[in-house]
Amino acid sequence: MVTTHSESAYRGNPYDASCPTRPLLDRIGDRWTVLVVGILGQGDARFSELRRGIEGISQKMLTQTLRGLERDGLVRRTVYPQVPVRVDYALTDAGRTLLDPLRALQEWSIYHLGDVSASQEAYDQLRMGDIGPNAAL
Amino acid sequence: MVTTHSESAYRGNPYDASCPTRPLLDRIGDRWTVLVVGILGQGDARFSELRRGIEGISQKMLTQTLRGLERDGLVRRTVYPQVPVRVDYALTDAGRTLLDPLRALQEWSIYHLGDVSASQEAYDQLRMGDIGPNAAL
DNA sequence: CAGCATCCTTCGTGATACTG
DNA sequence: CAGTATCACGAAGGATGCTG
Repeated sequence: MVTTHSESAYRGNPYDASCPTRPLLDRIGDRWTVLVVGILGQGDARFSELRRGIEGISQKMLTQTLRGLERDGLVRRTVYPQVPVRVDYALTDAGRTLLDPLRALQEWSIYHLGDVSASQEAYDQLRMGDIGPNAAL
Repeated sequence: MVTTHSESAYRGNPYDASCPTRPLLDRIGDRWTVLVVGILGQGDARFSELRRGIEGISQKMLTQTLRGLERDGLVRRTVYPQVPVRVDYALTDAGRTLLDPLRALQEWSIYHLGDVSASQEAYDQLRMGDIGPNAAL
């Protein structure tokens, strides 16, 4: 038996309101999670390295995200009792399985950014017309 | 020239705070987006069908999610001027490119649910010990 | 350095009521 | 049926100050 995942036959269904995959999906789709995992995919990193690498993330959110990932068994936290203390974060085996899906998401965003932006502008133009200068007078 | 995406050479980088991929990542990783796109991947659907299919989504969030996707050019909204009115939602070609990445995310959640839950329990047990009955007395 | 604790503001979200 | 509009609330998130 080398089943790494749950031995039960229960299969989550995120379309059910109470399904535990809902919060899980929330976490892995989270904006910061995508970026944190992305960086850790390139190798272990210290807290400050992550913080610098992810522009705009607050200390609070970085800590919170890392704790969540650690709790989920996706990230391993290692403390080196030095002075000053040093903490390394690394993806676990499970965490690494997240790399491909999240990279795909990131790539999709980068690749489709142009089209989406154009679509947004067009959409906003039209709606502008609805309430624009000559609208409903 | 059959480039479907932006002709500019600008490549988004979500690690930059001001990069427009940030809000885009937010949208496509959004909990409701994943589920809405998932349903539309199986074929067009009416508003009420979506609402029934995604247990627990409020009317407001469904509308909001669909509007966002429409604005991004990922979903096409078709109104049939009947009484009562009928509105169909369908993925656009661009929207369909989102199917694989989002399905991967969903599958990952379902597949790893067991492991993650187990890890969470273990983690919470340990932290319980820190402040538990015999802690720091 | 790597956090934790606190305050405070903003935003997302749900509930409710109304319309073409 | 498929929304829009409004309100009201809790949680998300940022800023600041402190600690091992």
